[in-house]
Amino acid sequence: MGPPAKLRPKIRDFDPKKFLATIGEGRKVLSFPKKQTVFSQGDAADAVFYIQQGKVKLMVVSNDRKEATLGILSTGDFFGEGSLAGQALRMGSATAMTDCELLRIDKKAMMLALHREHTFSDLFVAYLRARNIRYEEDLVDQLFNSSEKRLARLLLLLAHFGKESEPETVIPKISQETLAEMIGTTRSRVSFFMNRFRKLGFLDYGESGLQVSSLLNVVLHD
Amino acid sequence: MGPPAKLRPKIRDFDPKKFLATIGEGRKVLSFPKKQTVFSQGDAADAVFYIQQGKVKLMVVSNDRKEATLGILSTGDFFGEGSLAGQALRMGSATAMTDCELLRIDKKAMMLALHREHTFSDLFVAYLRARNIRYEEDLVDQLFNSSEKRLARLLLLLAHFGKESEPETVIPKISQETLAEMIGTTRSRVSFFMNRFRKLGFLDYGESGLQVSSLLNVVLHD
DNA sequence: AGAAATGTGTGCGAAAGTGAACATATTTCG
DNA sequence: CGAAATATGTTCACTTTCGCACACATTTCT
Repeated sequence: MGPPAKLRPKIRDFDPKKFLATIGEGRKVLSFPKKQTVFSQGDAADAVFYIQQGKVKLMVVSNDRKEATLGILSTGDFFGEGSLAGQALRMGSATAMTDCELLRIDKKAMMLALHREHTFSDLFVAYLRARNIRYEEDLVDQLFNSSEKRLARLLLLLAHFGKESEPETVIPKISQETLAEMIGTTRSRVSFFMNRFRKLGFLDYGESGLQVSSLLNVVLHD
Repeated sequence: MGPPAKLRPKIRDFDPKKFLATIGEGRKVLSFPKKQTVFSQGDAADAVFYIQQGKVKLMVVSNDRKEATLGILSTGDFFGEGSLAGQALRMGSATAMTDCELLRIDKKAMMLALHREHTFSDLFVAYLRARNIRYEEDLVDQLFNSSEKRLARLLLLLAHFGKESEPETVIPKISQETLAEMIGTTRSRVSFFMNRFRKLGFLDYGESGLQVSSLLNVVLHD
């Protein structure tokens, strides 16, 4: 990538306790087993979710049945905020990728809390901005790069998922299908590039999952 | 498009007066002649801008010198909000497409106002959400659609630029080059599709600019 | 006006990406 | 354990898109 290419910012230092305190009623902790749907495209959008534990996949389906994955969110992320901006219906679906513990906040309660609590509002604004930046970068990525580079970038981002440290293990089990949906290409293409990366030593199909080498950056810079 | 395809939301009912009132110092009204740069990629990001009058184009340059246009904003829009989320440098550039009157707000003053004024904060959150939705849709569009469909969608969006009404005239003079940069393809491709649309009667190169027929929608729905 | 800079219409070979098919692996589960 | 369901590696004909080239039109400037 380049100037716009940065790791996706995240608001992980968001304090759930302070958060809980500001919301009086209208909140509820929910558990979702792996693979369960949190909400579906077309559902009424009357709540926001906050991930206390686990990973959630956001996706949309096109009219011709193709699927795209907009992102994989984890602990500390919000999703479903569309409801706050007047969206009456869900534009996409959300499913639990792992067992999850989610905080469900009614739209109304959320709006009230945002209006009432300065600190909370500040944090939420920061969160929205971070998401914005991420989308902006994803968009730039799509506009500029080939699918090979997009895959490389995605793998690098996933490798640093949550952590800031050295070459780390990618989330165990994200299917090539999902990867393909995230960068807008076909699975066969993903398979092809993954193997190329592996042959070049940028990737390692280890025991504990996929090891991403920071050498993969080479692919991005031509 | 489909479920995710909606017109880009906008916060036009945002009240500049209330806005001005909440920001004490740290704001300044600036005039920019057409084509002038407001800020460049790499500049220090220490302020947010609000468009009081005119149109502004946001763009980024890749390391291999290619350009992409992230959006065209107009009266009532904010830009440069990256500075609020800890971005020290501008990720892209902003240039005036028409003579503009912009309100420049220091990062610090903006943060204070957001923290202090509930109403302002609420409006800004709404604005950020709207932007988010737009980016999300653009991203979905890139992931799903061919360049022909992306062009059709863009033209339709531009046609409704600001208005909610009937088939309208597209902004006079947006070059094919810019259109190409917005949907991530080449100018020749844009030219090709534009003529195809025109032959099909979906487009009209009128006097006052480009007339977009709502018939263009059929291109989207296959 | 007339030169220079920009923008547009078109064609074409090369490159990238698609989509479907098929043969293995691997995982999930009764 | 094995059958069924999933996931992965690989091939290949077919499309789409890119990149570039060049002629012509329009706008901008001196």
